[in-house]
Order: sequence, then C-alpha cells, then structure tokens
Amino acid sequence: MLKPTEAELEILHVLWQQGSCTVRFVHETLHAQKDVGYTTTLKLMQIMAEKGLVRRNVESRTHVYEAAINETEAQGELLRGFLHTAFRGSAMKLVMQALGNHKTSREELDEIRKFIENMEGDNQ
Amino acid sequence: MLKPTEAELEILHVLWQQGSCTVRFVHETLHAQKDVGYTTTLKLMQIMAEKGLVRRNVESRTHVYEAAINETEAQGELLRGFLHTAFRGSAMKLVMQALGNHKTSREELDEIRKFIENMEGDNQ
DNA sequence: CACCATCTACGAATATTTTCGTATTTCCCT
DNA sequence: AGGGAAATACGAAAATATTCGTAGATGGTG
Repeated sequence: MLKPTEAELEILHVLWQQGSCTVRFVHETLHAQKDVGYTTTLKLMQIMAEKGLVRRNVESRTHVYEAAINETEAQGELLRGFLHTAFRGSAMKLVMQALGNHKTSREELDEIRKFIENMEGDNQ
Repeated sequence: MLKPTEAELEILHVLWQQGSCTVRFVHETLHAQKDVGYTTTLKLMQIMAEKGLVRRNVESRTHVYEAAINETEAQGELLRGFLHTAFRGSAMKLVMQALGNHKTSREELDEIRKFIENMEGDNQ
C-alpha cells in the first residue's frame, strides 16, 4: 500500500468520516479549515484514484469517491513509519510522550490501562 | 522551532546518540544503512545549521556539529504534528495502535502501566 | 616544497508534493 | 434550443526536499 502524503491524508479523513462523497463535498470540508482551490482538491483525488488510495464511481457526471484503504490499517502503517523515523522504533518512548504531553481524560487512561492489563494477562 | 525533514531527522538521530561529530562520522553512519553521497550529507548539515537545527564549531578545518534541539522536545513536536495529521488528534487511538501492533516487552508494558497509574493518582 | 587526500562552499539538477489555470463537457433552467 | 453553473481532464507552475558535481582551500606526508 502506497503511503498517502499529508494532503492526501486530509482527504482520506473526510472520506473515512463521511463514507462516500463528491469532490465538491470534500472540497467544502477542507475549505472550511484551509484556503484551497477546488481544482486542487479535484486533482489530488484523481491522483489518489490512480494510486489506489480511493475508488471512484463515474456513473454519474459527478463522480463519487470512497476510501480504498482501511482507516485503522492505514494509521498502523503510518505509525510504523513514524515510529521508526521519529523514535527510532521505541514504541514505549512514543507512548509515554503521547500520554504525557496530550491531555487524556481519566476515562481514556482507564481504558488504556485495562488494555495493557489485558495484554499482560494474555502474555503470561 | 522548525520541523526537521525526514533526512534531517536521520542526521539528528546520529547527533543525539553521539553528541558532537564531524560530517564524516555522520556520513559514515548513514552510509552504513543507506546509499548516499558525502556531499549530500554535508549539504544537509549546512542547511540544518542555517535553520538552527544544529550548531557547528568551525574553529578547526573539520567542522564539528552538535544538535541544537533537544531530542525529547523535538519528538514531542513531531508527535503533536503526526497525531494531528494521522489520528486527527486522538492520542488514545494512537497509543492503542502503538501498543497493539508493535511488540512491547512485559517490562515495558509494566512501566507504561505504572506511568498511567501515577498520572491517574495525581489527577484525583 | 609539491602532491594528494580531505574538507567546505555553492549552485544546480532531480524528485516529490501541492497548487491552480484553462479547456472542454454536461446538465439544468428559462 | 441557448446560456450559464458546475463538473472533469490535463498540463504546467510553484514550493519543498534531496542529491550531487565541481571548484577551491587546507593540511599532512614523502
């Protein structure tokens, strides 16, 4: 699976959240946060279709796109790369930083702790 | 602080690990893993000096470089960006993926669990 | 002292990613 | 049917990142 670029990821997030959408919809969504032209979004989505990152339905004049890669899997791939380039592979260091620097709610911490306890249980 | 590129990060990792070194040393280290020319490494390090990512001592003919940014801080910055672009800010999701997909030893899991328990303790 | 290995400086080629202008087609509304 | 809004296709500019060739300086060694 080809690694999506940063701009492509923004588009994928819209598709993951919305399911299928038109270029127009994706563009409106991005445009709400960022100043970008319509044809820029269109071009990116066309490139993504070539790369196999998205699928498109061209039956109607207005094409309908959907993500061709799974969100969790893609994030896993990205994480693997990032872990390597930024943390030289130390998952523990990354996790500690993530927990330490970003506000995580009590509930989320609980959930993570249970997750770990569960892993430790399996492991014995 | 300017965000280092991927190639720059590789150099920073050498500097973080080694302390001060020459271009030659950094190059040899990178070259062991990757086919890259000496002047490429040199040029990158010169650019990094301009950007303020590294400091260099030019007293002797052979310049000596050291990282100008702290490893943990830099990783924190990178993580913030990555968390946003890849996980839309969900630290929990990232942590779960990191723990789930990458082999983490029993000892490391313990350490993380204690870290969380400690955070939860403070929080009450 | 002259040569050679090694260093830095610098500009430019290449590759990658992002942006957008323009042309053309299609559909809808009057 | 005619005109305009909205869509896609396409190429190329712009921005960013990476690579390296070449020139010139410097220092050690025979």
